[in-house]
Amino acid sequence: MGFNLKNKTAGKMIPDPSLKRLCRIYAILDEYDKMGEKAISSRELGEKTGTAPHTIRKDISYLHRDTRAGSGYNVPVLKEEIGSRFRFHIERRACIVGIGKLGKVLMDYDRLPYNNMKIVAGFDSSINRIETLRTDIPVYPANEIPLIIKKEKIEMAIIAVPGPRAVETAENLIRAGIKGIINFSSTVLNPDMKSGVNIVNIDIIGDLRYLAALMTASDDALTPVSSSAF
Amino acid sequence: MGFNLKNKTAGKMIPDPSLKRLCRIYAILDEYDKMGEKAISSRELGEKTGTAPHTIRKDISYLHRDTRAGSGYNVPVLKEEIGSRFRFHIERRACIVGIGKLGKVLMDYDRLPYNNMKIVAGFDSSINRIETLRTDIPVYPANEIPLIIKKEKIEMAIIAVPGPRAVETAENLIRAGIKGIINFSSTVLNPDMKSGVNIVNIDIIGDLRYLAALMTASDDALTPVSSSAF
DNA sequence: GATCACTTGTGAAATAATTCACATAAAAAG
DNA sequence: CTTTTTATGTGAATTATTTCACAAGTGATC
Repeated sequence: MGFNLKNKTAGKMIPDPSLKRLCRIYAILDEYDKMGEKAISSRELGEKTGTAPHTIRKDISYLHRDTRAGSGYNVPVLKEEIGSRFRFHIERRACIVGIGKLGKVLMDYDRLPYNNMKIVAGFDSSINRIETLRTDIPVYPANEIPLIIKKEKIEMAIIAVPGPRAVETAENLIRAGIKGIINFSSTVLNPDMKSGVNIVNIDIIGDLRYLAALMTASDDALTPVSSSAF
Repeated sequence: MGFNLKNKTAGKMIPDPSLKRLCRIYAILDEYDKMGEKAISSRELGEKTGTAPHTIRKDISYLHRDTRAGSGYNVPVLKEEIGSRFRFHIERRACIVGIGKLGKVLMDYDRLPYNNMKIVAGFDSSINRIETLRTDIPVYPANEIPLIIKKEKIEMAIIAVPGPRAVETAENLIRAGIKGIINFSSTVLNPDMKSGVNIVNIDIIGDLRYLAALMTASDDALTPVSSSAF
């Protein structure tokens, strides 16, 4: 499946793998932009992302920009084009559910605000834990999720609860009107087609096991293989 | 690319997406096994992993097991078959490079030992930080990477250093003989074909941006899309 | 300005992955 | 014992993604 545009504004469809790569490309453009680099080629982008230059060009071609071919891409221009296409410049108000070790790390993670995610609330089911927390961001008991989500106009949630709590947490968030979820728990959440909520699962243990499986292949003198969890 | 078996023991090749899903399937089998469940169907596995049952069956078929069709999968048997195929039962000695906030969380993460990853060393470039750390696992200065990797027979590394340090860190680890890397830094590491080292990149910011891009599609009443970062 | 060494953009071809469809097997129900 | 329901396993068809090949544009050099 892909990024299927239904209105007539800009007709085509971006395949999912291309969309993911465009997000990576954006990060590299941002880096180059900060370094003051004015231009970058598909070859360089390919090296930085671990992708063939053909593929990079194809990905960028889905944006249907009008450029003069010949020299490389103009860094600030392309960055702005990707950014405005996917609205990377608008601030997304977010919350973190589950203020354990990982939740706490994410709460102070300065790259979230840098990427226009403003964490405005935390939630935890343990009252004891909330009382001992010292954070800049207010932390509420889990039963206040519906109230605070609405009051604070929160549209994204980061789930960092233990696996067995993930499904109920997600249902609760979706009922409260959340529009996007990033799930760090060990339980895979599959998006309910009817809800229209976008879910991205990050499965760290799964990725570790995937690495172990790849290494097994190498152990046996099988062909090792380029791979990325992204 | 896939999991290309070159010896003649068991001829076929497992596509990369199937391999990733098999790792997830293993986690679910483990969960069911602990709950005492004896059987599971492709439909149930599909629901738990967010995949169509067809796909689950196809994935499992790559293992070329001999089973009688008709009833579901035998949980402990299938778990053992996947586990021994990919050697999930052998202990992998691992280290963490970069003992910042995330590195520290991963160091005490009890699900790593549960999944047969034994963290036996940490490395950090800041001597000050090392002196103030109180951990059960020894932490060494980064310049001792080659020595300790060999002495402790470490085969996997978790990179949790800042983006700009990731490439040199990886090169250093690979020179020291590491066989697998899981990279949490913001810089994508692409596996050097000649080295034979397996690398899995976990790009949390990229995944967040990917979610934002999907949400943009929904904002516009475009078709939202099932997706997973795994 | 002409030539050379670059570059991008993109239909078309090739490859890869998913889904289908159905033969086959097991267990449950009648 | 026979029928019905519910499974798996897997070639074949379909769909999705990547790669190729090349036309066309750019800027540097002579």
